[in-house]
Amino acid sequence: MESSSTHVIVQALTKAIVEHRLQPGAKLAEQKLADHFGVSRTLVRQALLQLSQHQLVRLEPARGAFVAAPSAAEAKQVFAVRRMLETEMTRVFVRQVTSAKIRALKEHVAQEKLAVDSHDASGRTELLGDFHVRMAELMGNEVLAQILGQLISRCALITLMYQSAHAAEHSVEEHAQIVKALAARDEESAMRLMQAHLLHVEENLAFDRAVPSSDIATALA
Amino acid sequence: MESSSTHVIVQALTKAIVEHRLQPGAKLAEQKLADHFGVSRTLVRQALLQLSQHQLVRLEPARGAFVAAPSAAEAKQVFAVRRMLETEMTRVFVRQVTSAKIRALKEHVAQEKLAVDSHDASGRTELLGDFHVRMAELMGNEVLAQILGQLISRCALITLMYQSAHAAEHSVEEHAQIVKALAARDEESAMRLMQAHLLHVEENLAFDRAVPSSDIATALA
DNA sequence: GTTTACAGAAGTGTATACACTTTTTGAAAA
DNA sequence: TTTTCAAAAAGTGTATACACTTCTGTAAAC
Repeated sequence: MESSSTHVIVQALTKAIVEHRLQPGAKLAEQKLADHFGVSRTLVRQALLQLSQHQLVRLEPARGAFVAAPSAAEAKQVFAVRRMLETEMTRVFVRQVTSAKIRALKEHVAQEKLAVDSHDASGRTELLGDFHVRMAELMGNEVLAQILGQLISRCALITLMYQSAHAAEHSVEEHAQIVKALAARDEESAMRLMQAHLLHVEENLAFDRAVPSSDIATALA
Repeated sequence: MESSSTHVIVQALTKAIVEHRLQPGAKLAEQKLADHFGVSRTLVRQALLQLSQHQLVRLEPARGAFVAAPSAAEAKQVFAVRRMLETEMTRVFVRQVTSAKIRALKEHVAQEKLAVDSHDASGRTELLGDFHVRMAELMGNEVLAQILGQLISRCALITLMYQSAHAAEHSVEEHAQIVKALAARDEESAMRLMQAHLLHVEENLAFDRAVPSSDIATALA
């Protein structure tokens, strides 16, 4: 099992959703996607099923697939889980940190700076999220990396939905501070900085803002 | 989308795998499952795809689906993630604990005692895992509950694969102690007990033991 | 002018068909 | 007896067919 075509479709749709080229609530018609990717509906349905498990797509019985539009409540829950998971991840990271790992993270932060300077909105969001996944990967825990990766995809969607102005430069700076604490093997500081960072990201979301959505019920609620 | 038949199949297979009625490595032939559930291969494939995302089933291209046989390394990663997540979950739980929540947990522990006393092996494993999911649910964080639920399904499979004798009574006792600390709003103790509990569960697994497996390659490795 | 009813179009849900791959089987060769 | 090879069987991967549901637009009823 496991066709590679399906994986291509999942990746393409994930990227499009996370980069906001597909608006939350947008209809994902099977035949249209099938035509676009040059496959049958069978493979498109497989891809949509996977994406629904990742919570990037919502399936409605007999009505079809739509780009997910996470509620403020859901967004807060996702961030709460990230804080729980990543605070402790940071602790464990410090206890097994090496200079090579620090180098890798510093390099990543440098890339983030570039993206912010070049005003590349979607690339920026992606890189900012990848910092956290990168940490997990460097720890050699694939299970952690995979779970965190999915949480962060959801966060990318959330961030772009509820994004208030600024915040990107701020995040890069905070990442840099976290790396500094990790390099110093300062467990307490690193954990505190990570927790504060995640709180800042969440605080900067405008949950009360009108959410652009194709879904009338949501838009008028 | 999202047929209810598929969900029934996923649930039935999950239960069978987690309860070890289907051995790790066992072949899951599509047509046989389709006949058994009285549906076409289409729905069975949907279910298998979902289960592979939950890491309870492994898909091999052109060869089919097999019950997952997590390696010792993977098992350790899963436990590491659980420790990270649940330690902090415990902290947050204490900060929002109510008497109703304590009551619910106490009731659950009582059920665990019953299952242990009646020597119901699979029901026991299920209840012991559910304690942790129950905590997440009581916190009102569905995202957390869902993620933890999947981690714990994987753990059930792992536990039954690498299970060394005893341990069940021990876990019930530790759960009871955790609840006591939660009730006392003793954050530090609760977290320490939870962490210790998860370490104990992991320590009691016999990772060096020969793993019974239908898969020849794995069995001879 | 607004609402209701209904026919057609479009779209989803499941089964089935068929090509292609892997596994099994059995007979010939070593 | 063991190995090798090929044909048959079984099984997976993808496309397609068709039933059934939802959506859309138009015309009749109020």
